[in-house]
Amino acid sequence: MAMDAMSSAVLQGGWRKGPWTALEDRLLTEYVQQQGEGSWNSVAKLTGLRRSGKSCRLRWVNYLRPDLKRGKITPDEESVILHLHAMLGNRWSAIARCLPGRTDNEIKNYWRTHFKKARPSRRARAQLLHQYQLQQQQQHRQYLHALHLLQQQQQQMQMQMEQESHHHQPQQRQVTMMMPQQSPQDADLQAVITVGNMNNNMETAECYCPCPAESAVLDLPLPAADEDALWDSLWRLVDGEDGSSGGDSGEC
DNA sequence: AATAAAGCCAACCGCGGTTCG
DNA sequence: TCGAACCGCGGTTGGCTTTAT
Repeated sequence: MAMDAMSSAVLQGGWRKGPWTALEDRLLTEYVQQQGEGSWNSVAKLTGLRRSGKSCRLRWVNYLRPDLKRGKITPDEESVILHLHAMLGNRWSAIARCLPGRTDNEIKNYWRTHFKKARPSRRARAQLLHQYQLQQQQQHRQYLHALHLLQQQQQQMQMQMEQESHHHQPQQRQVTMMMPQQSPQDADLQAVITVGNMNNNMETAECYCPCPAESAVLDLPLPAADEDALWDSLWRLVDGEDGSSGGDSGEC
């Protein structure tokens, strides 16, 4: 901020408010170095800083923390944000935990300015939802296929055992089934986890990149007249499905 | 060059959950 | 068990900067 922070900060209820000064930053940093994070309400007592504990915590978490990553959000990080937001909704802290060095405030601001109102965000989100649904369907088909194979295998074994029983004494056999590892529900969960781990799997993320220059996938040849209606319906679908705050733990 | 609009980001606010005496 | 204090989260605001007209 170009404004003089000292003059713009105001006192309210004994607490200073408004932009932080370099001196205040230094005091808070020294406090955390000595006392560690937490006990924010004791910052004022121990340092003389006339800031509320809440304000101190916010300043530290969003600005002073040494592990913060400075600079613009990268395309990879953008993809992660899109994916996780599609799954978790506005759970910014959960999303931030998956992006080391980024704060919930930073991600929240980024999402709001880049995707909240712009059509590409809807497109990206609807695209993601569509992709996720396809993935679910595919995994369900795989599950059914595995089930079918299992039944065939059992039939073959039964026939084989019947044939052998005509020639040999019945033997103790260990039958190893090729049981599917996942139920459809487990597969769904795994899909979420897989997408949630996009930090290590960026090759699929670019499919959802909302940047027109980088994502030909998103430039679908839609009739202009129908596009609004299409996106409205997709958006209703998305909002209806997750209520914009769906998801479970939010942990990666 | 002037001005309006949009973009961007730091900071505040209110609420709910947790901890502690 | 209960209430106060503390903490963290998401939503919102205000103001500076950049871009478009």
